[in-house]
Amino acid sequence: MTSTPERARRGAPPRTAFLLAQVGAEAADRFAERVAALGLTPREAGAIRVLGRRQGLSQRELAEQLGTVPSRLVALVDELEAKGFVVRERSEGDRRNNVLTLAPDGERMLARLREVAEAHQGDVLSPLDDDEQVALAALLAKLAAASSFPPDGHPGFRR
Amino acid sequence: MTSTPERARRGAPPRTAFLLAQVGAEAADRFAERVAALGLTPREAGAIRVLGRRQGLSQRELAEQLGTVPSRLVALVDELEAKGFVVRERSEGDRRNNVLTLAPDGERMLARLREVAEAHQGDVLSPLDDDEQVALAALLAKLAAASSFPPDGHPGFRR
DNA sequence: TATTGTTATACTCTATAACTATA
DNA sequence: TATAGTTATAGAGTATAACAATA
Repeated sequence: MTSTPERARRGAPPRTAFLLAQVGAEAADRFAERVAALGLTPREAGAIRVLGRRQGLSQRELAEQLGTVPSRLVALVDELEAKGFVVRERSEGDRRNNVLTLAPDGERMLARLREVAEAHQGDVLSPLDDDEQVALAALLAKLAAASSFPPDGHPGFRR
Repeated sequence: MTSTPERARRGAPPRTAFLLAQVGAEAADRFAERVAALGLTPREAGAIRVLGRRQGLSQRELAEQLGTVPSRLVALVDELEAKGFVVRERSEGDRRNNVLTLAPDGERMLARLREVAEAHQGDVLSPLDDDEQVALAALLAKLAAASSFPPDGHPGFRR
């Protein structure tokens, strides 16, 4: 009877889930560093990203997209407005709502964020050759599809 | 001249590094939930894990292993001692040092943590078949080898 | 009455640096 | 004087709930 090493023969080795969290956190940290060099917190970067894709969101809607609570958005939008990246206006239709849009400087910052994200990815994945990178992307996509999290929520945008 | 989609043909698709951080954070969150069900914070779980492997550490050494600062360990060890998982004694050789060891309950908790980690991994990797799990493990190991972080530091042990 | 944004409050974490006791 | 552990303090970040304006 083969008893002891039976389970070890199939599936991933023991610490794989741990490694996944560790490598993911490391990637998030390094992205945060790059973003900080642009004078942004990860959360601010996330807000700009979301607004770049869906202009005119209310604060409530943006909070939902970012996976945070509306009251936390006040200071965040204050900051982004002060830096000239975001415009906050009262909605004409429903004057309780704020309409959030990217200012021209915000559009420019979004473009730089895209460059930074690309450089960051090249850096993070550089230990892998092209085939391995494609394989990793496919595996992660499969895991992400099974898991349900907010589209632009968690990762490096938490701190 | 093929100009535009040239870069897209090799390497990972655009949001792979982002996905890595996202999936990794999700895994860490789910592990934290399981650990909380045992009445532990991720940090406490990390401390028990480290002490299980290297008994007799001083608080300074444990702090280094966990990637934190010594002053933060005081409350952590207080808590683990109160729960009966860790024993804190003055060192005979150098009476400035504390010698940290796992109490019997700590050993039992460590065994439960190992079970929880195994169940967690099975859960996290369940969307993948066995071959895919092995492939992912290899890719992550390659990334981890290239990156340098503390052995038991970061991942879910931050909060 | 319900909802949006805002503010206020209290609470948790954390870092930093004093402090003590040993060496 | 230097080091391990501890304690104190102050700061950042957060959640929660109260609040004002609008619907």
